[in-house]
Amino acid sequence: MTSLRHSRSGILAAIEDRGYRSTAPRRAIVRVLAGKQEGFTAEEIVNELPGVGRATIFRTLKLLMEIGVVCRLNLRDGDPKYSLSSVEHHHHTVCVACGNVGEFQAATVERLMRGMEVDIPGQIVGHRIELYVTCDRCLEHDGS
Amino acid sequence: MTSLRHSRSGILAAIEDRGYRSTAPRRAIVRVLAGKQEGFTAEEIVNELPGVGRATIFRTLKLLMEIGVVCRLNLRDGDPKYSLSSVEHHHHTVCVACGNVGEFQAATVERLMRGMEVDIPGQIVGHRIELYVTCDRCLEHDGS
DNA sequence: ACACGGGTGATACTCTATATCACTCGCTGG
DNA sequence: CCAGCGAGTGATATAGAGTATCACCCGTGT
Repeated sequence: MTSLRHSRSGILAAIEDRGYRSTAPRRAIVRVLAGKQEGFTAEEIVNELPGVGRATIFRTLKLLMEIGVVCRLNLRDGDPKYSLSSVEHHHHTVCVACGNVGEFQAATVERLMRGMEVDIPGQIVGHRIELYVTCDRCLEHDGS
Repeated sequence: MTSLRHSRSGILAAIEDRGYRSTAPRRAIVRVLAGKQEGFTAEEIVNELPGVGRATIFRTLKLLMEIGVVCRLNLRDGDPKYSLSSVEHHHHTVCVACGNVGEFQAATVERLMRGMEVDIPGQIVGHRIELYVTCDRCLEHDGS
C-alpha cells in the first residue's frame, strides 16, 4: 500500500500521469527522496544534489506537494520540514525532543471531524492535525 | 470569560504579572490588538503603529505568545497570521476563501486525543488542529 | 531624584521560498 | 532522424518574515 507512493518508479509515474515531464533533475530529486524515511528540509536536498539548482529543488517539492506525494510541515518552532506521504490523507507526529516527523492515520479523527460540522460556523472543507510527542527513542535515551 | 484575556487591561495585567514592564510601545500594541476581532498579520500591526519599531512588534508578539494571549498560525498557503486567544487551549478555523481566522474548542477532540495515546508510538505532549472551512459569509456571497 | 537594567529603534542580516530570464532538453510531428 | 516548440532549468536577484546587534531610552525600586 505504501510502496507505490514511496517508490521511485511510483512517484515518477505519478509525475508523468499528471502530464509533467520526467527530467533528469526531477529523477535525481525523487531518487533522494525515496531514500528518506523521516522528515527532511529543503536545504538538505539542495546540499545532497549540488548539480541541481536551488530553484528546481523548491519547484519540484512544490510539484510533488500538488501531486500529494510530499507535504510540508510548518512546525511551531524550528525549521519547516517536508515529508513523504505514504497515503493521501494522514497527519503528523512531531517529536518535541529530536524533531523527527512521523505519520499516522486515525479513522476516528475523520469521523469526529465530520461530526463536528454542526458545531462550527461555515462548512468544513479540510483539516490538519499535528501531534506533539516525545518519541520512543527519546523516551529511552532520556531515562524515563 | 473571554473579556479578561481580550481586554486591554486584562492583557496588560497578564504582562505585569509575569514581571514584564508595561511600556508605552507595549501598551500601544495591546491597544491595537484588543480592537482586532480576527486574525491579523505582524506587518499589519507594524503599519498601524508607525512610531513603534519593527523589532518591537515582533518581540511583543513573541512575548504575548509566551503569555498565551496570542498565537501564531502557519497556514498551508498564504502568510503567517496571528490571532488573539480568548481561552488558553483552543484551535483554529481558517476560511479558505477569505482567509479569516476563527477559534473553537471541542471537548470531544481533547478526549479523543487522550484516547489515541495507545495508537501512537511515543508519548503525546500536545496537539494542534486547524480546520479549513468556507465561512458563512463567503458561503452567502458566493451564491450557495 | 538616581541609577540599574529591561526595553526600544534603526539597521543589517538570516533564511525559506519565489520571480526573472536566457538557455536547455524532452517530446512530438514530419 | 531531425527540427522546433515549449516545458523545465540554473544563476541570480528578490521578497518577506523574523532575529541579532548595539547604542540609547525609560520604568521601576529605593
